[in-house]
Amino acid sequence: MSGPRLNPHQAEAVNHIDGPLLIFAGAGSGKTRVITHRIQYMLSKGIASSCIVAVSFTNKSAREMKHRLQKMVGSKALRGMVLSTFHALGNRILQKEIRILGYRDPFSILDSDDGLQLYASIYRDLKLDPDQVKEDSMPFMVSLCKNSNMHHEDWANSRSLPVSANFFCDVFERYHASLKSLNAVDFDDLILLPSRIFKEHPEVLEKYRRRFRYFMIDEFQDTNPTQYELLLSLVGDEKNLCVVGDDDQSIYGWRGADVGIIQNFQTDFPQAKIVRLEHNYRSSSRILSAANAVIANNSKRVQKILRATGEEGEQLSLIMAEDEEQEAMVVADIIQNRIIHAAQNPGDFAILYRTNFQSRAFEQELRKLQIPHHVVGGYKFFDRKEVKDLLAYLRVIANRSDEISLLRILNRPRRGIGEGSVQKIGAFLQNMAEEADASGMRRPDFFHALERIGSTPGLIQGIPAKQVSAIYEFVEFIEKYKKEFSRARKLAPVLSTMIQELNWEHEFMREGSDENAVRARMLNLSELTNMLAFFESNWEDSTPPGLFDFLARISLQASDEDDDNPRGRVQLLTLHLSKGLEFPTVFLTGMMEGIFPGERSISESENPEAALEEERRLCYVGITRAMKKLFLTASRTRRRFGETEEKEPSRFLDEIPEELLDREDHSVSQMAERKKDEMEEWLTDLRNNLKVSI
DNA sequence: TGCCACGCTGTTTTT
DNA sequence: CAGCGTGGCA
Ligand SMILES: Nc1ncnc2c1ncn2[C@@H]1O[C@H](COP(=O)(O)OP(=O)(O)OP(=O)(O)O)[C@@H](O)[C@H]1O
Repeated sequence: MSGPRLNPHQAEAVNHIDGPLLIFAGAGSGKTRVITHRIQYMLSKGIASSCIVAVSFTNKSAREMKHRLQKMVGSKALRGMVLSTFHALGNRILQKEIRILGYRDPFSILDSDDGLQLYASIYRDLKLDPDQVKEDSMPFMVSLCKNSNMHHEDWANSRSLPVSANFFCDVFERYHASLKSLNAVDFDDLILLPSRIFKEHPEVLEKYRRRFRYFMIDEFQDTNPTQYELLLSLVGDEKNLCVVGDDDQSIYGWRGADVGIIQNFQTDFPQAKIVRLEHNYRSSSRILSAANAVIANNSKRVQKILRATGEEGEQLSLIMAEDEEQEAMVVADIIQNRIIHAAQNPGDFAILYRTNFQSRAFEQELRKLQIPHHVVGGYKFFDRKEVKDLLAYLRVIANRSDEISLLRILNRPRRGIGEGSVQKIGAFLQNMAEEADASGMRRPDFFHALERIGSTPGLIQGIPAKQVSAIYEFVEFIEKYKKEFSRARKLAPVLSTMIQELNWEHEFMREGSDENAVRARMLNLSELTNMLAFFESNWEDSTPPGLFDFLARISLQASDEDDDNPRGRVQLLTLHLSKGLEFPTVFLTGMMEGIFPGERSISESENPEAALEEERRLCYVGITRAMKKLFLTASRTRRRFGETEEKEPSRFLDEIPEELLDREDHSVSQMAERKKDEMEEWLTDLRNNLKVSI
């Protein structure tokens, strides 16, 4: 077979397609290459693409895998293959099968913000302060629980929680009842519910087992027990399961990933073939030595060999700056220099950091020097209010039981249905619900109440005729666009008309934004329309996409238009998102205690030792992204909430052997030091001279 | 209903 | 510090 080489161990793994297979190896040893070649090999053996499932953990790495494969076999050969994240796979199954659990068809996927709202309303029902939700870290715990594949009562009783086990279970149950009544699921349900369906309805599972025959999981060290359960049920007795991973790169323990799953794979599958890859093909030997030295400080590791194959390469550079702004300036300068003088492309650089907000300074400086760049993930487009509002419209149109979205848009743009009216409608709904319960009918939801009130003027006193007609018009509006969207051949033009009809522009002006802001916000709305158009034109399925498909795509954060030309831009991303990727030149930034390792990840962990080791693995991941050149940068101070804080250099820097490092200090205090040194030198010279002359 | 001013809050990491 | 939301006032 043509294409790039494989070493004998890789080839062995590629050719082993039946039965369980574990590829256990360090960073940059060609694990992902095995997966892509294995798929290529399977296709060449006549295995249908629709039988193959290749799963990864982040959208970025799933996309990367897809790109590599497209280059090898072309897009056409990949048709029907599942090449996605676990969550996207779960969503795909749920989309077809969720009815069996008593949900209605287009369900909503709640994002974490909506989830918070839901908890808040539960707390209000319990006569508790809704602000307490976050303090109790309820969403986080519930998620952790759902990722553990344990019954929630057992889970709650098996650990110490910030709240009592009873209270946790109460909220847990109410939360899920609410979700169900909204006809909505949360992220974890995308994994959990398919698993439940398979357990309760073997005939459905059978269908999927016949369809999916070969499984490959990249970054398997980050699997959580619930995902593993889903995987095990799908894999069935054929056990054509290939998992690939590296315990040293397990960085999602905090959200329930269990590295024990990969460590015990051999126990679960005694007949598994094990392949170890011991050559690193990615990084220069200096970079690899640094990585190995850092990770050697961890205690809980599985023995593993990783030898360099590349050149010794440049020294690593350690750069100290005064503050984050200067840190960013130095980085941007270096990039500019290397683009101009070393003929490197912007896309050859990655700037990695621990937390999203750190991207800000770098964005600013790169913009100043007009260096094309792209921030991966982070808070952005979909968090904007106007975008959320518009999406809420689409959600209600797709799933009118989505009360959270409904309440969001009921009075946006303003139609005179304020808080007071909502209360009254709520009370009315309560009555309707009791009647329905008494007569054994389906429980009405908020939208039903609106329909009733809107079509029967005078039904409730206290809601004046003007508001009744506003409610009527709102209901009509939703129904009209529901029809339009389901009838239209293309969705994007409908959305465009809808935006116009809602007259957002007027609303934005009323909200007091100046002309530029209004234009920017309108632009965001049309950007969403563009995304929808793009989404439609890239749709590969035979049945055309519906609103639901678009919404699901957005919820999964998997929109793929943001990587339109990643090659031409400097990539800014968190260390977590960098896993599985590689770049010729990498900047590991913010290397200060408190930032990295992150203060809270350790202080808020129930096992600080383990948390620190996870941070260190994150550092190992960061270092091993670099192929040719690694810069480590830090600053002496950092502004936080307007205050300047002093920061110590990260302990991870001390773990890198000194002889691999070139140090460069740009900080003011260092400059001052140097000046002082020079002054003293000058003084002693002067004294000596004086002595001589005397 | 509309405008401004004050004051509060925010920084893990992802799907 | 900055961005947002609330609330007071006209
Ligand atoms: N046999 C080989 N010969 C030469 N280069 C190889 C070989 N196998 C892989 N590579 C190259 O090495 C680099 C790392 O490979 P790959 O991304 O598959 O590693 P990985 O083990 O998945 O890394 P990570 O654990 O960091 O995700 C890639 O640039 C790949 O093209």
